[in-house]
Amino acid sequence: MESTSSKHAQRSQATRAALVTAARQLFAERGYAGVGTEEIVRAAGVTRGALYHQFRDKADLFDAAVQAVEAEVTQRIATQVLATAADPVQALQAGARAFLDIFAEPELERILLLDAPGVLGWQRWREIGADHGLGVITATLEAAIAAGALASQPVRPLAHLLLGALDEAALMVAHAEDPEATRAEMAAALERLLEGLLAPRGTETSDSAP
Amino acid sequence: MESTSSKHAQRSQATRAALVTAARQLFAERGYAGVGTEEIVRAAGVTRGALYHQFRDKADLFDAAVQAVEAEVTQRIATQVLATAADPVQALQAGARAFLDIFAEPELERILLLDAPGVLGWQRWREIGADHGLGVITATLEAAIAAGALASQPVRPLAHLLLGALDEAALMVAHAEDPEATRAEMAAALERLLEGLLAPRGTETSDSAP
DNA sequence: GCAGATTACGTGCAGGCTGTATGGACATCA
DNA sequence: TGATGTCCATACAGCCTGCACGTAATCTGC
Repeated sequence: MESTSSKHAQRSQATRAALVTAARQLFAERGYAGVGTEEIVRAAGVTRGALYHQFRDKADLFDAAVQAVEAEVTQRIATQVLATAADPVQALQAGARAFLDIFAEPELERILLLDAPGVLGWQRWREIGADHGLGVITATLEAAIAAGALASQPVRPLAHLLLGALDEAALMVAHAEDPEATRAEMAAALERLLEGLLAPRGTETSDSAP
Repeated sequence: MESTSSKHAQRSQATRAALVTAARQLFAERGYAGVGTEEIVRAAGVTRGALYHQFRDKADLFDAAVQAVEAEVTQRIATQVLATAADPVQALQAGARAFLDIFAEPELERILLLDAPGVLGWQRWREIGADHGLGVITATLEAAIAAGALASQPVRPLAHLLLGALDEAALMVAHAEDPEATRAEMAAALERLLEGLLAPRGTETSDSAP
């Protein structure tokens, strides 16, 4: 019985979806503090009563919007990378480039990189990311280690470092006067960083027991 | 003396300082949105009238607080690094460790890394950082290139990537269940990242212990 | 050293925004 | 069919920010 959708549940889900869609749009355009709940519900075609019935508070709605955007971004990156992923190393390089491409839209940057940490807190922010962007990076790094392209090492710390670098790179591109040139610059710098990391230093660590 | 400091200017500076000090403390403790102007002026021993005379709005006061904290952090890192800086490479490594040490205080993390980007916007945030943390990294990287320890390349992109990685590392340490262990983990990962970057390709890297 | 101008600050007010309490409409179930 | 719970609309209270206006202290020109 996939989705028992009683009429109540159906209606609930519809208004939830309408609210999240409207919130996504508006928060992305003008930031969390820049848009009030009244405007959101008007755009969604419901009232504030519905909002506070479906969500604990404004931040809870923002949380749902962030999840939706994260999921879509990860989806887009994954497909874009899978198209050119021969081996884990190329996947990392392609992933970095796709990341910069996608965050060219300044709306994503606003909601995911600028407001989310402050509104949701870092813990919750990365908790959401763990199911999406951070998870993809971690998996790819593990694949690279398994393939012998990367020295065996703890992947979680490295994944976070790379994600931090990627976030900053995306923000630079998004705010650059010449986004095209900056994107190329950042991609080159990222490539150098990854190359230094991936270069097997004389020894091929084939495998190690976990 | 050089500063004629009329009584007006003197008094202005005093209230400004009192406001910035109080704001720093409170914003660091409970975040930008979590503390109102009334509480700040009470802690500073002035009234809201004084605040809005000295600063354009609440965000402007926050800006001043961020500047103060940034300056102090950079100062602390600089002295801590200069104590052990033999060459640019060691300066980078020492700087990274000092960064993690100092951001162990969760209050710095709150005001500088979580709230600042959202409240001030990324442009203004990095504009402040350019005079402090980002500037130090850039200078050190240029020194490393001049010393031949790093391949000649654009430093600004690389400096941003490293700062992004450092910020994320600091946030991880600040929120870890076991900060000591996490700090060691992140320091190790950062060291690997820097080593791969600094190793000039072509010269055999003298062995590094597995 | 005094009158007017400027600076620094105190206070009351209006507008907006969030969260909650209350009531009604509709679906589900006995 | 009546009872009950879900979903939602609306009115209200509280808080907070920014501004207008008033006041006292300081500076300037004579």
